[in-house]
Amino acid sequence: MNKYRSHNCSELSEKEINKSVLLSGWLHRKRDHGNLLFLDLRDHFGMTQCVIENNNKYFPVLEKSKPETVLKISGIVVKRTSGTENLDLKTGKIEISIKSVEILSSAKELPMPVFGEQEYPEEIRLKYRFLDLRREEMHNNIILRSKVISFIRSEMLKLGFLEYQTPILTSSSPEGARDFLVPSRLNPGKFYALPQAPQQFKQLIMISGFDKYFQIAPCFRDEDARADRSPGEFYQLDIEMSFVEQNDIFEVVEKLMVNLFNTFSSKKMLSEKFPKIPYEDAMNKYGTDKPDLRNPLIIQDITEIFNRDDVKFDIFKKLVKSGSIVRAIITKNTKDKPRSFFDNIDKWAKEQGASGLAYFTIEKDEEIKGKGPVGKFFSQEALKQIMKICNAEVGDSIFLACGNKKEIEKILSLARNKIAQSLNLIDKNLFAFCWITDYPMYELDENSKKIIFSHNPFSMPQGKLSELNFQKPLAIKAYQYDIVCNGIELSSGAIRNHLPDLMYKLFAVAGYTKKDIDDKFSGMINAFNYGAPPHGGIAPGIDRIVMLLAGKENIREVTLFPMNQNAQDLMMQAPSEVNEKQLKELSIKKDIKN
RNA sequence: GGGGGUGUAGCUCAGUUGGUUAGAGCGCCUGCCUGUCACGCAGGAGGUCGCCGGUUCGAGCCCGGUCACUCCCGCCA
Repeated sequence: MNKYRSHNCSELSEKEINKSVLLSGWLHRKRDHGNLLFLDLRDHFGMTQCVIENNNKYFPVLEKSKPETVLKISGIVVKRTSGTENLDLKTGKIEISIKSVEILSSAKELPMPVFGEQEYPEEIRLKYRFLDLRREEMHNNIILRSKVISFIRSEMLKLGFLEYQTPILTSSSPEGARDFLVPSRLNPGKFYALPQAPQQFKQLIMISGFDKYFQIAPCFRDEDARADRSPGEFYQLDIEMSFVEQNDIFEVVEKLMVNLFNTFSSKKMLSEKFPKIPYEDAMNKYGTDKPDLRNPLIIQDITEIFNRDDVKFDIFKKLVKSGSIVRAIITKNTKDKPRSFFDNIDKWAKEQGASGLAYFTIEKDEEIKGKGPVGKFFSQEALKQIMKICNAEVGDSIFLACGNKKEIEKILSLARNKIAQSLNLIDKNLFAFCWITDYPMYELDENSKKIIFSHNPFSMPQGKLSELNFQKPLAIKAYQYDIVCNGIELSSGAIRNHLPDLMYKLFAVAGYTKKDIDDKFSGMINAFNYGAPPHGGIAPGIDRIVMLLAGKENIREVTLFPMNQNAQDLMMQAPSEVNEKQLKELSIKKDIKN
């Protein structure tokens, strides 16, 4: 017999009536009638109502106990009389008639109540995280996270993968995010870095002949936070496979995601076969490489219209002559929307830093014409051509943006979301996955005008290796891909480059010498010279998957002990000062500028 | 590094054009109450209006600065 309980707080029912039971839990809520007191006892599993009358010697003790006191209650299971049952509660047909009570741990007055669904400031929630986590919604989010992780583990094992741990203390890498550094006592002046991801290790695991790897891997990046991005640390489902092509990886991940999302959510999937969208198409049609496919709006290029003589929209025509392009978003059957709808979108676009969004509606009386501020600039023939390009009909409206490719992609991808939200076009009960494929190997850095890797420098370029044109690096595509769900990037991955000679050439384009690579990636590059299998992988973000499944917009809602935006743990008070002795041992001197 | 939002009781918030003693709900304390489940009723305590400075006869309110939290941009191969 357990010292604290015979049952948990959710399992008693009419079956146990008249039984003596022992329950332990938190005092969730008290209803004090003076001579009769009800209390809800709560634990991880649920809630049970207990009742005590003033003839019981423990009555005054309970009357004085504050919420969240931890109690051990012994009593008899009693059937509730009809009319006093609470069917919202699993144990609502019975209650415990209290015989005796022991206070296991008392609680002070709470900085934030556990009871109820009121919102509380982030600062208090983080400082008193243990209280926040007792609240039903947070508690359930964390349980969901745990179940998701075990489900993933068991599915991956079923798919023939094995889980391997990789080092947490490793070496700093020149590419990518800022590293978290850890000073080495035994090697004064030298530092370990926490892994931004186990990238090189998982490739080394393949080279070591293990074939299929996965890990629920902690990753550390010293970059600024966002709502969907923890500062410092996060978890990836890290995957790597040997002797595979891109599609083999897609198959595994699709199977896993479909299974996972169907198991943990009642929302439907737009398609269980995830569409594959080349990067270039995604940028053209959605203006972004993480499109929300629940949103039916598509961006169309209508630059050619502005070369017509019967189009009088001089501002745009002038810009087009000097190289700008014009792209449009069509909204179906919006001719009756009030003027304010259109103006709000235009105003919003200006707030986003764009020069605004021009718009008009296609109407027809005698002939087809454009209605709205810029509608008069288009002839009937021009409108017909627009309708043909955009697959638009009378009654539809058109939003236009003009500028260089990058500007337009940015504003129209935002506008696509904004307009869809305004028109309520996004089905919230849907998961829409897709693959974005064929990323360019390189891109031009805006500031330095240098060629840099656009994604992962260890990726395999596409095409016959003998025919790769290193003179035109921006045209080289890679076997690189992202998986996106509802506009959220879950992960990127790649087929890796396992050929050292090719790797030297690819890095040379981005300005790295052979020595740079030999120094910085010594472990991996050395291994490639002793027989490396073709391999590839991916690493979906666990936190974001759980966010999607829990329907939460903020990563802290699905993280047990998160840090705040300034990368501070308000509960543990990290980071903190350390004493001089520790610093001395590590050969470190502080030099703080302010 | 930059931009936006917020900051008034333990918590959620209201506070008019700058004008007497800054309010409400929840929580807390006291009393009453034997069928509640957001129990009810009566009473009470609780405030450096984030902080510093300025304008003014007078500042929660206006101005400048600063701090905290948050959202976004940059950043995150």
